[in-house]
Amino acid sequence: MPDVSIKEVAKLAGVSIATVSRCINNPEKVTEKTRLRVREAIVETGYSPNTLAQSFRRGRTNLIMVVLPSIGDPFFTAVMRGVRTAAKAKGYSVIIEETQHNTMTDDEIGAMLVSRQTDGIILLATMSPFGSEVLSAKSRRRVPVVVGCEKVSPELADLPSVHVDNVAAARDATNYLISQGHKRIGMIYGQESSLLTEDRELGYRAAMKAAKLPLKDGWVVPGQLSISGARQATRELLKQPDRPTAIFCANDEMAMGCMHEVKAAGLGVPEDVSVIGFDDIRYAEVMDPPLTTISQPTEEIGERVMNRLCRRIEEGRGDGNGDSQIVPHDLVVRKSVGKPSG
Amino acid sequence: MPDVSIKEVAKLAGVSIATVSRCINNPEKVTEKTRLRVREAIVETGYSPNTLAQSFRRGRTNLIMVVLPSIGDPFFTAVMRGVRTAAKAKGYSVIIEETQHNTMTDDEIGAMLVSRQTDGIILLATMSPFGSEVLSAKSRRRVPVVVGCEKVSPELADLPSVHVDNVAAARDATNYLISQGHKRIGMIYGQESSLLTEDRELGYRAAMKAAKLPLKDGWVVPGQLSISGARQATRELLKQPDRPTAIFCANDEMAMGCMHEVKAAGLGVPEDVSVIGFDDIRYAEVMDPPLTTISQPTEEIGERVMNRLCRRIEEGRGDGNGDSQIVPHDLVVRKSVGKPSG
DNA sequence: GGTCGCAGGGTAAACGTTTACAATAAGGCG
DNA sequence: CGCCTTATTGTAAACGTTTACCCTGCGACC
Repeated sequence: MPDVSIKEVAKLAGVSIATVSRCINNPEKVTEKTRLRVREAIVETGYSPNTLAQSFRRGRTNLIMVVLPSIGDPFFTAVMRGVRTAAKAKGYSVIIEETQHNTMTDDEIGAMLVSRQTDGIILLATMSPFGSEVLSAKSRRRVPVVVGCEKVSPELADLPSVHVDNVAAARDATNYLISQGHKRIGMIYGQESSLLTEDRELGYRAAMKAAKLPLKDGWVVPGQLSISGARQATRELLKQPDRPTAIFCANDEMAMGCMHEVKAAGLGVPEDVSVIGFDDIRYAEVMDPPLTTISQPTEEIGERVMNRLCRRIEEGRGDGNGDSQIVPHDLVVRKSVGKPSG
Repeated sequence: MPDVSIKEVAKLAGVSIATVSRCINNPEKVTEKTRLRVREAIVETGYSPNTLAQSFRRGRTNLIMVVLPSIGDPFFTAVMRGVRTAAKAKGYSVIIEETQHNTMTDDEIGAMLVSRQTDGIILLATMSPFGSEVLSAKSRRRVPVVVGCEKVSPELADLPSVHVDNVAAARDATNYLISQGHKRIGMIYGQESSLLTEDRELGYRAAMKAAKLPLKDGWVVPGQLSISGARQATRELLKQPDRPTAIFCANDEMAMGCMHEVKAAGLGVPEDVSVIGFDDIRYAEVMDPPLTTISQPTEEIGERVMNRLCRRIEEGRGDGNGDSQIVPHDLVVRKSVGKPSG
């Protein structure tokens, strides 16, 4: 039974192909009687519509693409769960592209966007070259884009977005450390080119400044958003003459590496060094000690971002006024933060 | 510039659309002179081929689908990295579907497969109802399928696959525990319906039997492949009158939950209870203590599985003799296993 | 110089749908 | 009983490519 098309069904049912098509897409426009006859023919032939032809004809693929920094990050996979849920509900499939290490060239991304392979795009990561150059160009007029999880580069500021208030959340985290009596507070942020954690650094700096605490250069170091990067960063931090009594990590993944390295140096968490993370990934509570962190409503972000995209697609508009929705964050206190020892 | 098609290019270049098409796909069949003229017209109009039309015409989407139990699992995301690498090299995009909690009905999967939305399928998870019913039916004749990471249900035994020897690996893990002097060894496996960890349980049982060690019912419990499931399972295990001095977890994710719960019970790892995992996810080495586990060549599995699929697609064959490739596993010894205390 | 071969390029069909429009049948009302 | 409306179905065009086939013209060989 190689490849039965609508024609076979029509022939078997004794109707025209138009009627078959209508039976599938607008059943109410067809008589009960013929509908049954067609249904029968469909099952008998084992017909199912050729999605390629449908996509072609309708001009849409029901495919959306989400761009994120790393598929490995449990935070993003949690967001993705929300995206998928919403996507499935609306009949979309999801393609994931990761920008990891800038592996995608602008050309690749551009090609992906311009050729109408996907109906829309969700940006959970906006590397600067990516954002500005390609997206702001012609592509955006064709494909609806919405942004999630983070602030966007200024060029994309008019895109709709859904995210927590990263500045405020980072301030909350830092203030919590301060409230516990810490004065020497270090931070491990992401990487130079990434916007992901920039706001978190801003919030940290703001809180430190507001509390009139010192901000030494050696106290804020990049951790590449990875475990190994964070381990390296932690070693740097501990090497400082006045080493911090507390470390704010821009995400939990790095906090895992950080805590490991603190303990490897023979220091106790939180007795000697307190650690606080960001994201509340599912491993946070089984760490030793359980990680104090900022939680984000991951699934909600995913769903909302997807729903906004859907609305965009239905409106058929590529760009527009980009109001951003702020979702609430939450400080979850566990055991990795204590009073400073000295 | 809404939607420039091949026609505009042809007109501008003063040639027929066939020539334009040839310039793109078979440049050698066209004169240098016209080729240049067409190239010029292409950039001038900003033309790029409509992928939908191409897919439709050529009958292929350059999309492959991979089915896995959970996108959240770092092990699978590591495999995915290999898959993507290979896929990108061959010009494919990847759609991920997760079977998590059996959310996909057979109908959904069947629909996905039958409608030729994808050129091929990689199964990293074969839920039993999924495998047998849908795949073995007509679908398999149309879409090439290859299996990765695990054994497959008997009905699918003729599909090609790439995986470690799970039985042998589990035997190695168990034997390592035995070699350290453990006699009461528990196991946390996956879930009833999943084949993923079945072989690992088999290997465990085989090793225990070979060493003539007792196998109590209460010593092998399901952990749902999740942290919370493993925590629950660990509590069960510790409740046993003769509680195990060592626990073999069918994956690292569960080992994390297990270790946490052991410590929460006031016991030491490995002093009181040794823990060994499976997969060697990237968190294994920063756990406290660092996790002894079995490592799999994740990227290699991903790449090989993708390459096999490509070969299948090129041959245009849906099924065939399914020889399985075994890739090597490795015991990586860290700190979570010690000698039994009492 | 004529015929043959061949390269370059044009014409048009085909892929499987959807859908605007036409046609036909049926039914209601004057 | 005939005409008009409406409900249902059929006809055919269209979507943007790719490609089999044909045509034209040019060069080469006899």
